Amino acid sequence: MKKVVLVDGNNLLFRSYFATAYSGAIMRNSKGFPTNALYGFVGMINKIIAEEEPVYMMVAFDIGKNFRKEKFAFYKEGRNATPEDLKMQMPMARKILDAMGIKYLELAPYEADDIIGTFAKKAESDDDYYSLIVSSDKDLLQLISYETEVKLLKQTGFIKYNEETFKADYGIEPIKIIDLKALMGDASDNIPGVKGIGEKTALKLLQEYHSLDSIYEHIDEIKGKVKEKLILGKDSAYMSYEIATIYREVPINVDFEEFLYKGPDILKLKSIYEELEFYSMLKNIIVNNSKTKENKYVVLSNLNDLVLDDEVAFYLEVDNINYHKSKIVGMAITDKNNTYYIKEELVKEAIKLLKDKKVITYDLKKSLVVLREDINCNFDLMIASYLEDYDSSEDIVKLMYSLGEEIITYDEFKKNDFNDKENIITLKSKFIFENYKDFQDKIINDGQVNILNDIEMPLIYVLADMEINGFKFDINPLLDMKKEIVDKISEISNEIYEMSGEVFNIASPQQLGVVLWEKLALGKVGKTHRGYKTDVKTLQKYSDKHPIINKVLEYRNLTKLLNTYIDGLPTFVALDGKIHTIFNQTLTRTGRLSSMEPNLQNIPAREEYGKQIRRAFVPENDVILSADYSQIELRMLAHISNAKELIDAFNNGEDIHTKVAADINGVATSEVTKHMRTMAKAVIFGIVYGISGFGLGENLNISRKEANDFIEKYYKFYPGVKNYMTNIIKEAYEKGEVKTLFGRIRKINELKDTSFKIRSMGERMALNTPIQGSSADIMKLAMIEVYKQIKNNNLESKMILQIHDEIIIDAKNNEIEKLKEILHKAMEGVVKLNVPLKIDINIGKNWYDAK
DNA sequence: TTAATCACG
DNA sequence: ACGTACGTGATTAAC
Repeated sequence: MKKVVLVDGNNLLFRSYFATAYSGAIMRNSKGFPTNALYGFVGMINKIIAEEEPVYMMVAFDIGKNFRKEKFAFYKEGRNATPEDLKMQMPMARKILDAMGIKYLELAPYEADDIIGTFAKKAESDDDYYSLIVSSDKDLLQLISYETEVKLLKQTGFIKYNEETFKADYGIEPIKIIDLKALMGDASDNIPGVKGIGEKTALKLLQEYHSLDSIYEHIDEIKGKVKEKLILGKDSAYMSYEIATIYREVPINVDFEEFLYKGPDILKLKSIYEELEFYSMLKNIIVNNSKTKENKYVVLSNLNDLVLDDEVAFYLEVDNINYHKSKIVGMAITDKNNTYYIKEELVKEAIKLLKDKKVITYDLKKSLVVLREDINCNFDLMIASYLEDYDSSEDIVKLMYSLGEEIITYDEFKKNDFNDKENIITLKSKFIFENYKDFQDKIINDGQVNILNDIEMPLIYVLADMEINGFKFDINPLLDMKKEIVDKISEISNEIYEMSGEVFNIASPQQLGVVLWEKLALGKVGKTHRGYKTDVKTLQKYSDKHPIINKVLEYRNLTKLLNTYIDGLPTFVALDGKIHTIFNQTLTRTGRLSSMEPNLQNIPAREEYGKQIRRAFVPENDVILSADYSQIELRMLAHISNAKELIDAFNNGEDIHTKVAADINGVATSEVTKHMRTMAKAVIFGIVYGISGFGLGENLNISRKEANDFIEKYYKFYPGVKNYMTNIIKEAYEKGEVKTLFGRIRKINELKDTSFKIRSMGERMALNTPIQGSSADIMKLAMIEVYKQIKNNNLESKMILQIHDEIIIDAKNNEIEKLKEILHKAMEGVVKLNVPLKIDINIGKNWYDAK
């Protein structure tokens, strides 16, 4: 059977428009023509094609008069008129489909739903075809049948429903969506339904009586208010039924062969995208357009010919994203007069010639690590674009695209063996030179100069050195553990197979889900969109139902340790016996660092057994020294919120969790039990993350009401915190962004979203970011100072790792006292807050012992 | 390539 | 009624 993909075109256009229109300033091309709906529309169509690989495809639109509206004047009444900016984009959507080689249909007085319904019906009656409907409109779910699926688009992602999965989810037949609508109505279409009956009641009724008719036939069996409401709303229900029913006899002669998807007319599509200025879309159809741009440069064979102005930009290209194991491809230098291409063998010498100039680049840290030369750099465009909320974490090509420059992606460039490298690399260096001033202005205008010049720029050198230093790794302490784990895994696997009565892949959540929740029927759990949930929390809930659950948890635990750490880490050990991570300085939305290849910021620490992994991290000097901030985020909360009670507690050196536990339980600190403290700790952390009673309840395994009580009590004792939360969220809504203590900005577009869920997420970000971000800023400043002091004191000890609130130093024994002095002074004195900053220092012969 | 899971602060 | 705690990266299975 051949697949016919039926797309609700109107739905896609409206969805794209309103997804981005909230801010008032919608996306337009340089001529002022609105393009936001089309941009999303094209993205979704492309995605549908990529994901579904349709053989036949049809996009349906609404047009002209509407027969439902003719008959029922109230239908879709109260809706705002379609915005002019959206209307203007509609004809272009049709043009784009033409260029894409996709057929579309519209026919008054029918709606897109009716056309789709008619097509699906035709496919059902024809043995050669079956349909997949794409929309975010739940109305279309009524069309699901043995030959018709619906891909229901969600905020992010989608759910694909067929007959079975629909029934499993809703507990009713797909066609009963009509009966459901008849009962509950539909606010967005102004379908009344039965007044006072919502989704929950409607579903319950339908699960029991199966249809609207049957509900009214058995009306005497129904009790109370619901019965009254049903009787009162009977006419309304049947009228709603009629409106909600998709009409499947639209008078069109359906011949699927006319809707064969043949693919786009590249030239036509390209000219449309150019007109709309859809540069990222263009890149997908441009195979290699970089050559077409005029680009003048000089290829140097002798550095004596390199005559430079005082202000220069350079860009270094290497052949691997992981620059610890890369080779130089080439470099380019641009000044106001020329762009020079520097061949690989001349790069190191050339960089020395930039010494006394104002130097600009993109990704200075990469160049520092690769070249091992001291580069005095004035401005790193990668950092600046990060601070300005551009997507610059991967490479310069993304930034160039976002500013409308067409160039080959790094992946493609590499795949082509860096063919045409002089041209490509010089384009990049030229781009840096031509654009950096704009970013400099932006940084000045929004007050992030200090963040750039006093934090991020100096930090680049610190991080480069840490990456170059690396962490010495010795696998030997792990060998016994490995043997033990391997044996244990095979033992547990066998036990699991025996208990379940079959051999299956325990690591497959899908297979595991079937075994636990179907075959053994150990519990009723939620679903992911591939199968049953099998995450730790779900499993733990049913751990007393059957011993297999704890075995599975143990299996997970051990395979994680083995695969990710014991077997995973040694693959990163370089020839010098050390692991050199890469710190990503331009990725997180709060200003934290992240670490990759490998991630050294998530080595096991919480559980004793996993923690043993840390024995493999050993000093190159004498000992490992760890200096970590004590509760920096909570201190930050106390400072920012100015909550007097918290500030006092910190100033008095009290244990903050115990103090809070005493307050919310109404007992003296001496009477606080371990349990009370644990609860309080969860509440405190929850506050920092933007808690809900539900979330805290889940987390502590207590009822929502109890959780809410805790939160209320906390607010009562710490009104400053509550105040802070209210104010920061209000401010975030007004400004669309929040700031850290040091002025780092995070834009929060989520607050402008039309969806409650997304906005709530935005509110939590707004309240967490100043706390997490200011702490990150403090740590960065401290690192810069510690680095400086280690240098000034000519110490051989090296800073080698940062884990958000902790610095790891590979230390010399005879330097420990000096280091302690430096660390206390630098880390605790980096900024004056309303509360003291405090660090703890631990030393050991390996990372495990440094605790 | 994406989703699910689980490691960290 | 909504939908349910912030920020990350690596591995594996499944698409």
